[in-house]
Amino acid sequence: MEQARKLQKADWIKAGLKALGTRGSAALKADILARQLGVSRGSFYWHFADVAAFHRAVLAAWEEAAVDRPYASAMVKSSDDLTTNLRALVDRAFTSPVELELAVLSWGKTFAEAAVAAERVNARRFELLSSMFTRQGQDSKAARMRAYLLLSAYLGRMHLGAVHSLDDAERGDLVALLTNGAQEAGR
Amino acid sequence: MEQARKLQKADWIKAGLKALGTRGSAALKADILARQLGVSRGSFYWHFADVAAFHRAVLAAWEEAAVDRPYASAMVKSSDDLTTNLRALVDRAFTSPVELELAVLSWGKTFAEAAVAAERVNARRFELLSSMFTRQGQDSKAARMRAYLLLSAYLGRMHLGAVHSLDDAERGDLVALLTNGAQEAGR
DNA sequence: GACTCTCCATACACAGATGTATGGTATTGC
DNA sequence: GCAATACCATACATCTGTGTATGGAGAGTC
Repeated sequence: MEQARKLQKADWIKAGLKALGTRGSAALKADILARQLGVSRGSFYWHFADVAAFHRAVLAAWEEAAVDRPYASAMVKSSDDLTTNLRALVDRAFTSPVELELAVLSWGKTFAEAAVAAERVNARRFELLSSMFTRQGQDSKAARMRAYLLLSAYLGRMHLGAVHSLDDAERGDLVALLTNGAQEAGR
Repeated sequence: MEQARKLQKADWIKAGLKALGTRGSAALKADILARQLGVSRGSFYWHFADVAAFHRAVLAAWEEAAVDRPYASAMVKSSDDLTTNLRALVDRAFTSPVELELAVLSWGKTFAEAAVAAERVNARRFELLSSMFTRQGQDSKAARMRAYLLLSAYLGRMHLGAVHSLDDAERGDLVALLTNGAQEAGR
């Protein structure tokens, strides 16, 4: 009975995130999205004061989805071995979409709040990974270098996806490479 | 006597590359660049048939500067030790600007030729780094994983520059980490 | 010193996108 | 069953950017 349900704010944001991932921040226009959703811009300007407000809403939705959700689940099962936890985190990260990262990063060139949000997201990821490596036995300097490296490898997917992508065995080698030199006695 | 020299095609392309790096591909408009250069759009349309032609020219200039120049100089001095060569390449790469990478990659969302060029550039970099690691003694699989990792670390600068950047010591640790396990007997 | 070639300004028509004003329809609460 | 609320269409003014047409200034050539 609700086959042609009216749109809500969340529907516009969802469409915005989709457009952001596939066509970049230039696609976040009321005109384009309205046609895409099959409505007029009257709907857009009912839900949002202007495009800037819409942009802020889309950005906030991205930030929530980019960090809070996946990394919260990563913290839960910090059980026994940190290496296996890291391996699980890497497997999950390397098999999930990454297009939005690029769009938000480059969005920062024309929308300052996007640059701030992207930096905040990556800072949180960096601190989390650094602490994992220190708890694993690395000293602070080595842990930060490895966190940088692992996070870069994750983000590198959007640059190198078409050139080379790490398969399951390579991801295992990667984790082994990053966790060696600090737990010879622990194995 | 040539204080107010007239513009040439190369001047527009140079301004285009600068705008691309600082404000993204959205800044590559005849209107904006003309105001920025202190001339009218009449000049633009004398040098270029349309904006698409200008975009292609800017992209070609980027590709030439991104690969042909730095990597050609890297191949020249492939002298004795590959580890020291790699270290020199890493030092040079990690102390040169990287903003254009992001701009070109995200440009690919709205300009297909940019995506093709970016992939071609990264493919060439990847093959070059892979061959360096294989010549250093790594097997093919490990070499490709390390090439992916190193290239990602380079590209990661534009994402993580504000969060963390690798100093001289960390770059040394990075090269050591990537080249170990294959030359214990060689040292 | 006319001629050509290079570079640029101005003016126009047009397309795409924003924001506002106003009215309309459908649904929900009472 | 009616009024309020939520959602959307239409029309208008405005702004930004494109592309074209036309003419003009300046330097070099013969």
